[in-house]
Amino acid sequence: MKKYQEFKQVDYPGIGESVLSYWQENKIFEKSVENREGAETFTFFEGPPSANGTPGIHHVMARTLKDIFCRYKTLKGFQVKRKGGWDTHGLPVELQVEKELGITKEDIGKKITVEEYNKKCRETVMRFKNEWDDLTEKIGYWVDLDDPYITFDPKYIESLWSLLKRLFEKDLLYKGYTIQPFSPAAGTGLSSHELNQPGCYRDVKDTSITAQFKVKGRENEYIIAWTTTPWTLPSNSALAIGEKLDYVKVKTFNPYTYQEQTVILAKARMGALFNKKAEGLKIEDYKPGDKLIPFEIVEEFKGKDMLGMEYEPLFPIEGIALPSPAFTVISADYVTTEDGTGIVHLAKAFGADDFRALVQAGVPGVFVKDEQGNEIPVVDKRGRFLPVIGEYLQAKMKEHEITAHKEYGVDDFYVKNYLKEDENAADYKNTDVIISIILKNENKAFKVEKYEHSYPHCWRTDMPVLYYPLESWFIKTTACKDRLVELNKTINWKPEATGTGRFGNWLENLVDWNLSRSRFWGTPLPVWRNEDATETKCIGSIAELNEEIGKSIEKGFMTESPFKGEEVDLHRPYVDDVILVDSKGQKMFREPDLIDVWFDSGAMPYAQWHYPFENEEIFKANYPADYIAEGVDQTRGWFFTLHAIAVMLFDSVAFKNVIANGLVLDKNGNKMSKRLGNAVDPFKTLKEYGPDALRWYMLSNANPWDNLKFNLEGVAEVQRRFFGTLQNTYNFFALYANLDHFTYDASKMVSVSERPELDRWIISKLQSLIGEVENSMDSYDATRATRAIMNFTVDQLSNWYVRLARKRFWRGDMNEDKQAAYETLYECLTTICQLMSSFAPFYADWMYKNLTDGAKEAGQEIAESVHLTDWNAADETLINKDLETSMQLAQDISSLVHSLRKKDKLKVRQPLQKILIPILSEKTREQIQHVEELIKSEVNIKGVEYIDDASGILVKSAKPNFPLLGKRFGPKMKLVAAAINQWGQEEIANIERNGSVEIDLDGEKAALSLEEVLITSQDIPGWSVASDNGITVALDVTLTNELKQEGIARDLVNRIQNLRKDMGLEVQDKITIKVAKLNEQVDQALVNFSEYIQSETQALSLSVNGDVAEGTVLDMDDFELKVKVEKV
RNA sequence: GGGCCUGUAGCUCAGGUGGUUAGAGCGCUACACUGAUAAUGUAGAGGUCCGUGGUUCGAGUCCACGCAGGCCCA
Repeated sequence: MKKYQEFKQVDYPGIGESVLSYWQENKIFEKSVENREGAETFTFFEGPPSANGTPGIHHVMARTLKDIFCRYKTLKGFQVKRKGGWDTHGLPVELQVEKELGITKEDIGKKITVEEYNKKCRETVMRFKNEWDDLTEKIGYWVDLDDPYITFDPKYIESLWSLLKRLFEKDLLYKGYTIQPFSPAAGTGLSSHELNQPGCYRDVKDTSITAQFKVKGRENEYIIAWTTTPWTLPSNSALAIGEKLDYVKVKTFNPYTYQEQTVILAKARMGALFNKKAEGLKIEDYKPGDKLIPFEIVEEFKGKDMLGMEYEPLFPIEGIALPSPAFTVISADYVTTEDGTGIVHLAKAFGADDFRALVQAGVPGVFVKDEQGNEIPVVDKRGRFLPVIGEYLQAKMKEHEITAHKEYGVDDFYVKNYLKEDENAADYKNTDVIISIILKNENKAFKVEKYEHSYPHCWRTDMPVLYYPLESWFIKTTACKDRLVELNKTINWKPEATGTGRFGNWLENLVDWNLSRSRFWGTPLPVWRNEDATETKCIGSIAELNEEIGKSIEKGFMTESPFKGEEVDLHRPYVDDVILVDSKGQKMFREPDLIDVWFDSGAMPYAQWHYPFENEEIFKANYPADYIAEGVDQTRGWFFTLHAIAVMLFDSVAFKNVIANGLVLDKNGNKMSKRLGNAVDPFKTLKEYGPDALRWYMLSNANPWDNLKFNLEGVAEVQRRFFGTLQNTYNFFALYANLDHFTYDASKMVSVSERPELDRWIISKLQSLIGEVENSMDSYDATRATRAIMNFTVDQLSNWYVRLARKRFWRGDMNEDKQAAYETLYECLTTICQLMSSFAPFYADWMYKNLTDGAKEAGQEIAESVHLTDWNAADETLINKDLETSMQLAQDISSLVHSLRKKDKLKVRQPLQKILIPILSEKTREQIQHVEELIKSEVNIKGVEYIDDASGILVKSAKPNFPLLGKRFGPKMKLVAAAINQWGQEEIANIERNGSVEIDLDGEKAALSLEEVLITSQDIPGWSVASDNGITVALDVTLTNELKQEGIARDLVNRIQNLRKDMGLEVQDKITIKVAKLNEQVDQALVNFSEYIQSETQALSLSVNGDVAEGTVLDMDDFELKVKVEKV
């Protein structure tokens, strides 16, 4: 029986399948974890995917990336537990359910109960779990699928509640408001998802105003600011400028009142706000009513000079007067000079940017107090001004004698046309128009015009959306900002820029985490409040909830707890039915919000173990994570929520190393989408190429954090080039190892120091490779690791070692040299198996088994799988850099000789006398001499001659060593370079002899040392040379008769080998050769090299004057030869 | 609109701290090898380093402003 299986063709997908079932049958994954019991842990956190859609090719990328470091660390001796997980809550699930049921959110509670709805969500969310599990297994992602954490699990939710309670107790959970899209017509907030529906943004024509804000304490001086929502002007409480922008003060006239005035605006906006034709007109010449209004810059300054400037409100309304620092100029980074005036009007209640800028500047917004004393905006939820504004507008209409299509009452000032009035009606005037007229009359408007812009609309009502303050529960992340930033700096981000840039900037500009979601399927906020909101309870466990319910039952608010027994469901609607009791015996109701699903996943380090209720030991041993990986789109998602919860509650990072991987695009760089049909089906790809080439391609083609342009041809190339070459190398080994009955036995091997140079070289390279893979993987750089393995396998092992060592495998019987060759190749192959096992787990294990089965049968102890082995660290003592350099020289020199041969059309089969190599140092000579034999046989030459100074024919040239000299001479570098370039042989000899030389730089003397110039050999007079990498080679192309004859002999051998092959002879079959006489040179060649020809072709005899009737005519390029070959 | 990433040969990608002939693989062309053979090797052609300015003796590399593509957030 053969010890090493030989393969004609390799079925890569088949390897994937058979190895997978081997792993399953023998529980290899489980063993790889159990084996390391008691060892140091390496902790990995799984970012939970959602199983409500089928997995795509990008999931192969993400999951491979997660897998490889866990496998690597396992080999290195760590115990790596990997708990799988599922993300189950959230809007996409709800939308899918609604789509399938043909309902909308409004139907929930009407056509369908919340109970039924959530039941449907629960069913839907795990719909594709089987596909996911299938893919996970097929790509070899080792993760515990049998006991995953699931975010809808009551235990999971209970952990979340306990975390929320801890936040609450630290006073980090509060109710506030945030500016969100809101549809007054539908009476509901809109998610960004809803706002991104096609058709939501529509071009509409609105009245826009450039308003004039009078500068306090100055006569006729105004700051002007533009808005497309005039109805927000009564809520103005500050103006924003860009600190670095240029502003001007311009003397001009108001176009509506003709008053002389100065206005302040960004210099860059002058062209848009003043008529060019008025340029040069004199202020004095202006007469009221003139179409062209003169203007004149009277002052220029930077935005930051305006900071703190105060102005008078446009709408001096009692009851909304504000304390300072309202009505001042502040700065905001988003101010530009692309439109408007370069000065932005801010209304805290109606713009998210406005809100943020004002909060940062500590400026209050315009609000009024309701009956409870709460601050409310001046526009109500139906989209109309409160009476306090209505009265003012009504009075102003009377004052300015403004008529409209109807009589306006104090409650009639809707900010948009929510009453669906006919806008074409006679004298139709909406609130914006009325405001414009008032401002025009009061010298508060610089420009009023219709402006067409894109504005969001509610997808249900088709009416315009308002940005409006809505109540929400927040986590006060801003309170911990400094610590969040500080601890982030300890995290190793791949790529670094995502940590410092994208994530770091995000932390720097942190706002409080809005936790609320007004939805149905998700983790309920465990907060109960009494009706006047004077008492708040945050529940931290089921037990606590039951205890509180007990009090409620006592009080008679409830009859029994819905959370008894085994089957507990903490979702809506059950929690909504819970009424608790406050300290005064009043009812408390749950705040109806659900929490952000990102809190679900960010809490997984704790909730996956049901901490703090269970598993404290496991939790502590596995926290924080050593490594996590997800897409870069998770930066503000999972990466943030993990970090935030960890820092705020545990004063720790949640993860130490993180890879944020990029997107998988199609081969043209477009986003993949099922709709466009350019999405790649992972299952189909696996079936065609198998998992290993797919994984390898994804890792080696580009850094994972760059986007990957996924191209199946690339997978095929990896398969052909890397796996194919490796497989060929294995096949070569197996073929001869079987013939020679070779079995690797560590106890009986030839020690490395006894092995030939070539073996010691590849072993040195192998050790270097191990070190490189180790370094790369320790710094989470898989691309570098895979490329290093590929380079070694293809370029070093296959294309150099095997090619040069080939003869050792087929010559003669087993001897020490042969054994060394087998052992060396075997060691290389098994080591590659281990090195590649993290990336190509199936193939590596398959080949490992093919290689080791023989030894196992022979009774040696061999691991069941390469994944259960211990890492073979690099043996530094086997690394011989000198030897590696020597071999590099051999490769370079051979390449140069090939190049020369080609130039002179001399095929390699034609032996040549010698090459000449100029030698600049003894060291180089020694290094080349080491590999001289190898070069000679590789390029078929008889000898190598070295030319040194003594030869007298070596021509050298000198070049400046720029990095060294540049630092020293700087601007004079050009002179120095010119001086050195002029040097002849004498100067070079001079500096070589003395170690330094003095040069003249425009009269200044300067001494150059030897290492500051680079000396190379230029050429050899009269010879055809080639050079590269500082090595020059000359080839002696003289063909002596002797060489010609040998060439003929070699040609004949070649032709006879072909004949043998055509005749179907086996390697060991013997033949006789008869050749017809041709001419003296050829005949002589055959006679002289008869022995050589016979031994090469396994011929028992060679007669030059034989009977060649029925012989074959051989084409010998330059002549023809008739021969007859017969099997003995 | 803001933050971040990417842009180098037909394609996919390398090119520490700036240093003078910008590299590799694939593809292409030619040749060689024929005892790894449905393999393999060698050589050759192929470049506006996205653009424009700047810093510097010297820029693919540093700076500024753009352009194109992408991600996230508004």
